[in-house]
Amino acid sequence: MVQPTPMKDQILSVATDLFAAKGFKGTSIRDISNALGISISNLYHYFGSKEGLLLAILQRTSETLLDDLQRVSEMELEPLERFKRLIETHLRQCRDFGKETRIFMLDKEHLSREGDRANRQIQRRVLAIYLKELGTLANRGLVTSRNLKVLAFNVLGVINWYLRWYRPDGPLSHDEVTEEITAFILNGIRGADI
Amino acid sequence: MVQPTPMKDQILSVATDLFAAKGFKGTSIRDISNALGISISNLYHYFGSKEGLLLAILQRTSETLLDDLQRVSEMELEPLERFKRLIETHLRQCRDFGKETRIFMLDKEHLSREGDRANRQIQRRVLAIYLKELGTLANRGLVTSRNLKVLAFNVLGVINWYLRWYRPDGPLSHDEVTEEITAFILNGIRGADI
DNA sequence: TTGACATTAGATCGAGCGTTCGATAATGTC
DNA sequence: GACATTATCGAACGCTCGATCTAATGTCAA
Repeated sequence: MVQPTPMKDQILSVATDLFAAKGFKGTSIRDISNALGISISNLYHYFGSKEGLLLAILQRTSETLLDDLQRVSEMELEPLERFKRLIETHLRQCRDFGKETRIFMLDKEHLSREGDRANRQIQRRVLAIYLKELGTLANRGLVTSRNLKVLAFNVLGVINWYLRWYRPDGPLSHDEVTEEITAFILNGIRGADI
Repeated sequence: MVQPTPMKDQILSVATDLFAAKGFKGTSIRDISNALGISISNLYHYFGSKEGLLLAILQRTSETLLDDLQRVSEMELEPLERFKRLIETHLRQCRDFGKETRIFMLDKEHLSREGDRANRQIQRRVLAIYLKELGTLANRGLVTSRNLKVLAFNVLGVINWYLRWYRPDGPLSHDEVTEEITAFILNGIRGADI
């Protein structure tokens, strides 16, 4: 006997799809309710408002997304190897939660004060993780750049850009691309004698 | 005697600010007309519709933005030096036309068929310029990566991310950051023996 | 069967949206 | 000075938005 997916999860799933495809402002609550075949009031029953829906998506995603990165950053490994794993994990997250990440990369301006704070904190925590790793690498002389913050942003730029151009139905597999991107980043931070 | 700025340009300027700040859907034509102290009908007199306004912004920007990159790519220089100049030019464009680029990075889904085509073509032309340069570098053995397309996307990721995190009022100057980013990218593409 | 409660549907609201219209004011042309 | 052209305006249109209200339905213990 299969447990039917709870309505709340169904709503979150469909809303995520629509928000990712048409944007937050571009998606009406009628769009969502129609796609699900339920009434508008039902949406309001589960999530108090349209933005409540957005916040729920943010919350649901951010937990798993950040915890995964955090876990990797706490692994006892060679710093370079750990950094590599961090990138791989992050790229996998981008693949699995691409739609959610897209929403908050594109529509962050439509969040309330509360949502905006939550969103910013997530971004800050991700940056902090990378900064810590880069600091460790720098201490071992594996990074020559002076400004670790710029370096971290560059790394995040490459990773975040991935979910803007990569198409799963294209010629390249996720693993191939991961390898290429990882190599690019590792070369980039190594700051060799150019 | 100072020539007053033509109303058309004023509208374009204010609209660019608002679209960049609040998104296309998030900005009403009333917002724009209020910010300018003119009537809504006046907007429609100059640009036939809200999307006409967006298209005008796209057109005005894309010309100067792309032509600059094109010009650099046609310079007769050492390939590595030309690539470096390309990045510098691109970053300068991001600094000067950050708002415009933001609009079409965030709101491309709201363009009509015509606008979407124009926007895609711009992206494609930018990518083509980088692919050509990377190809030249690869021919001289300066790039070891197998997949130039992924490499080009990585480069664009770093550059485009710049206009998401860089704040002119922060501690870093544009030139400092440009130097850091250029070094990162050049190291990244060199694909050394890691 | 009844009553309490959760869940649903559908009508409805005021606000805001993009857009249109007809009229007025300013400017240029002969 | 008459006339065409351009620039500007206020008022309104039809529509969609997020949100709410009311009433009906389903569920299940007592």
